[in-house]
Amino acid sequence: MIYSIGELARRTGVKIPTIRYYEQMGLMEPPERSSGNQRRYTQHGLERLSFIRHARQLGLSIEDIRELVDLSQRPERPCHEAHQIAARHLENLQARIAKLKKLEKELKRITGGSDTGQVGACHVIRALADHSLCDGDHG
Amino acid sequence: MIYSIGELARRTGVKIPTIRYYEQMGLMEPPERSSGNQRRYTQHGLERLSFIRHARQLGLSIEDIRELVDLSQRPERPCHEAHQIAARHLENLQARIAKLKKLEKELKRITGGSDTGQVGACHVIRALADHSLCDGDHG
DNA sequence: TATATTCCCTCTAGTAGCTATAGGTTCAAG
DNA sequence: CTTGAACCTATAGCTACTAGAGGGAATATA
Repeated sequence: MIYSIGELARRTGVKIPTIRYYEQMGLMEPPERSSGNQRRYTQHGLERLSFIRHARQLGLSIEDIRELVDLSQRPERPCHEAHQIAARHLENLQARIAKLKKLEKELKRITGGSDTGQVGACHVIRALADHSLCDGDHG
Repeated sequence: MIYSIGELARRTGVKIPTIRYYEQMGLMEPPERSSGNQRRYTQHGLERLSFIRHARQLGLSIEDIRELVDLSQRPERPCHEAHQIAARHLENLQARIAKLKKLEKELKRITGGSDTGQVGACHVIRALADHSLCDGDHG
């Protein structure tokens, strides 16, 4: 099967300009072109794009994905590195979740006050103005 | 007290170019200048910057903060709007946390496999290539 | 074969929220 | 009065796209 860029977009849910962007960034390899210079992808291109999309959905950076793609093209290389990239990303993710949970806690506190009056005495605004009112260890 | 931009930066932990950026974005009001055109801030400027920093740490957008700043300058306005901004942000945050937790789960699964061999049979890479291997509802 | 519609091409610029650099001026201390 | 740190503006860069202009290519129908 041969796919146009639009077909690829439809099948993967990745938008057309994004596919071209991935090509520019070296994630997608430049495909063959039709006589009229339009991109023509094979099954291989479809699989590569699925890989990229999946990794992006998991929050991996373009740079990380480039590493993984390079690794996957050298099957003799040790798997260790791929594992490390994923593990490093998991750590980042867990740190981010922890931080967001702290923020959630403070926002809940801030929005929990009684705010029926005027801005002059607004709990939300006072809480933001005075960091000392909060638990203090975010950021 | 009068502060230079550097003093303000030191006291709030916000970098100098960032303070100027906030001025450009309309969050900080343009301060008085010295005879040699350098910014001179008052206590008011320091407080405003603390407010902004705190809100940014909570993940509020520049746009949201601009609204809050505008509100806080009109003490007769109802507090309701400020409350809504914070509440809306809390919802976003909770959605983000939920999503990241899903990703965490899948990344844990991916990195949990035995990956001592070569890339050719790497679990990490296979899992990324084949979305059908995962629980499927992320993204 | 003509035409209409849909698709595709490249290139440029815009988004958020900064950060970094270049090239020059001012302030404060000694 | 000189030195060195701090400051100024303006511009460009970062991530990961997205949108638009202005045009060519592919395809379906008449």
